[in-house]
Amino acid sequence: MTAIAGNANAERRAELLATAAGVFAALGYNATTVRRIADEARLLAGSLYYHFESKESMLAEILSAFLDELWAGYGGVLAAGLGPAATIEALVTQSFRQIDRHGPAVAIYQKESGRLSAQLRFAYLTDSRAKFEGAWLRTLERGVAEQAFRSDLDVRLVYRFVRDTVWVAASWYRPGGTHRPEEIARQYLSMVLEGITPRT
Amino acid sequence: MTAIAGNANAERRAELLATAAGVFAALGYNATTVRRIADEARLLAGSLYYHFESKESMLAEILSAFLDELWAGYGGVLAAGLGPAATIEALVTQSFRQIDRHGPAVAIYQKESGRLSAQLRFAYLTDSRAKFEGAWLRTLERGVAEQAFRSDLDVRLVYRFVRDTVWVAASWYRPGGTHRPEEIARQYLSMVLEGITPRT
Amino acid sequence: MTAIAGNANAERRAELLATAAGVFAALGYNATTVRRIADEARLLAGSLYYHFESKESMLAEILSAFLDELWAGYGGVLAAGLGPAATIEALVTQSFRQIDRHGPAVAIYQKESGRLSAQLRFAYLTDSRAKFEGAWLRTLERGVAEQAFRSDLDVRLVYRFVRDTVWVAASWYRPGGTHRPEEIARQYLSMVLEGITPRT
Amino acid sequence: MTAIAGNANAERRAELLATAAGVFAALGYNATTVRRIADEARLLAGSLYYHFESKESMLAEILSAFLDELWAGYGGVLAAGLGPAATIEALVTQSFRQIDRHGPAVAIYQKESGRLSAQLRFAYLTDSRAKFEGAWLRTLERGVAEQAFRSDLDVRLVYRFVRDTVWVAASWYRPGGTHRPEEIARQYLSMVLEGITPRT
DNA sequence: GATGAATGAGCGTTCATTCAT
DNA sequence: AATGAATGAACGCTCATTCAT
Repeated sequence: MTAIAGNANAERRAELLATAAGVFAALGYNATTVRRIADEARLLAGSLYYHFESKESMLAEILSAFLDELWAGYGGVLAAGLGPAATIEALVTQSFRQIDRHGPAVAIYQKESGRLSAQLRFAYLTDSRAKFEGAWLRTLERGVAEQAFRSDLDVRLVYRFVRDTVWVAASWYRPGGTHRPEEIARQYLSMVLEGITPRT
Repeated sequence: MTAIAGNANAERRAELLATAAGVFAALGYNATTVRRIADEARLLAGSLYYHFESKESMLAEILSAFLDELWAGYGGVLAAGLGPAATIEALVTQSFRQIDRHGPAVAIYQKESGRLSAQLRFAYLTDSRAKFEGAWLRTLERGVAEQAFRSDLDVRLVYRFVRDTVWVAASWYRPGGTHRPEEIARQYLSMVLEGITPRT
Repeated sequence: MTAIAGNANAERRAELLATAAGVFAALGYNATTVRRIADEARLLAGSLYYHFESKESMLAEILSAFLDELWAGYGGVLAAGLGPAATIEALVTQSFRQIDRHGPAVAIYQKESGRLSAQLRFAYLTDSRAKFEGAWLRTLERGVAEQAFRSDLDVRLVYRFVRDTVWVAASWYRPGGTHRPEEIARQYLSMVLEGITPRT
Repeated sequence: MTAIAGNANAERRAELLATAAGVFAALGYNATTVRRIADEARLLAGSLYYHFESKESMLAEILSAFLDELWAGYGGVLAAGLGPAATIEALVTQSFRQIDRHGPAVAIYQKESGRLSAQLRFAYLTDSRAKFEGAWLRTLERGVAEQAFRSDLDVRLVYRFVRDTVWVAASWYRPGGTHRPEEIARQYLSMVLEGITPRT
């Protein structure tokens, strides 16, 4: 197989995965039939199995591709040695960029990861979640220690609050809308950091 | 059928609906089989159809019962004529109480309402959402006008932010845990109103 | 569930298994569709799954029921302490009785056991084969030692020869034909023991 | 296409058929996928259709090639004008030679011919069987008339007995094992003709 | 001669639902 | 009120086959 053929192959897979991701996000994984994905991609259901092993393996590939990119971004942020507030700003901004680029994958992750992470094949979801939680909690705790953040709040509660607040945005965010992801990130951060009542 | 029999009937329905809600919340509506609900309720799948018309009608009843209670609470708050900040505090506290009492229903609502609201039979979900949005937006706008809230934030974004933040808590909240719903509401409100960086 | 209901259940299973065995024997396991079995049994394909876990579990049940009965018969023979020739006569007669009573199961066993015995779930096929081989070889060897059988023949070859000769009869034997199983056994035994050329 | 190309073509076909026969024999015709044959032959499934019309036509070609060779051998024996016992010895020896040379084809024939012979395209299987049965029955009857064989046995039963005994050996015979086909034939014949009990 | 991508029919199986008892 | 057996539609998937390249 030549490099060009290899690319053609990879491109077709990517195309089909994008279609599948869209349908999974819109209808939910379980409610999505393989025929529906095929309809959307303009081929027959059986033909998908030339490219993928199973419906589940499409899901797995969508989620792991998303998480790989996500962690590539997070890795850079965490390695940069920023202060707690700047780290959180950067992580949130990264997250909104991912929502912008991988909207369907994020939505799928939100809806399905709870159920999936019990399965061995999706163990990386649990790993990722743990890594994510660790990074956030360490950053928040450091921020409390350095008095960048309030000490009267339950850190785990803050973590959940910010985490959910960010990711759930995937359920309404549409790329190409009024706000660019960076602007949304800025407003979210402003709310989280400053609150919605004016500082006198 | 006598009133007493009617009550017994109503109680049995409620019991079965509670069971169903638990399973729907845990597994997702689509991934839940009617047989699984029946197993959990210790009867056979076919027997559920003596009590309910269909699987979907169980879902509908669970969601509308939840929304009825929710609006009973919200109605009192909105009719009380409180100021913007107090209104928001009361609404959020109400919401956490609903999560505490109707956890499964809230979780189902979160996961499924997006898909369901397209169906005629679930039109009340869309209505409720619109009413909810209206109440919040009016309150926030009044707050901005009265300078109780910052004017430099996009009000619709704030609305989504607070809405998501509250409801998504249903996905991790477990009744009987460390924090009572009122305490969680207090911390959430403190974050939303004051932010997580200290006010000097 | 009452004993009667239990029996009704067991009877229905047995009926359906008999139907399935007939189709498996006629078409081969792989070439048999579950719809074909259902047609023959006058119900819909899906309904079979109320009674059985899978197509394969029908096969497993057919084969193990057959082997259980077979070994019940063989057990009696081997425990009877007969001489080598009488033991072989009794085993062969038993085998033809099984062919008479469980014709389809025997035919299925012949055609499919080779492939199936590689699967863990069908390990009992291998066990049974080994037990069968052991019993035959011991009997033949004892016969040679006691000069009831010729010593110039390869015992393993004789074993295969007789084994195959008996079981393969399932492929043409039809219950209710001209010959009763005992008569066929008698003629087979006469050939194997005496040969087809006259003893002067 | 030149004669040389034609030969190359024929050789490739023969190669592919040998591969296919091996897989058919090992897994059964129905359980064999065209892709599995292609894997074994190191090309892609679709490419087989350059050489053959269909999976079934491969099977047909394997079986008819086998039967052609078989009858070439049998024809010589039957035309030689031997006595009944010598004829049977020669036929059995021929059969074991075929098993040695065309093991997979014989095994396929054993397992599949019953089902196939109902199809028009495989009518030659029925013809061959009839021819085979005729030759054997005539030989046996002549033998009984000439007192070379016992007259107290059912001739059709003897026919089935010897036929099955011989062909079923294909299911365990492996070329290159301890016994050469002629030695196996000798022992088989000795059993069939003389029996396994010693002649005093 | 062979590949890669697709087709389309059919398979084993699941599951919401029905209904006589 | 509940059971047990069945229905029928749909699902994920397999596979022989086709065909442009």
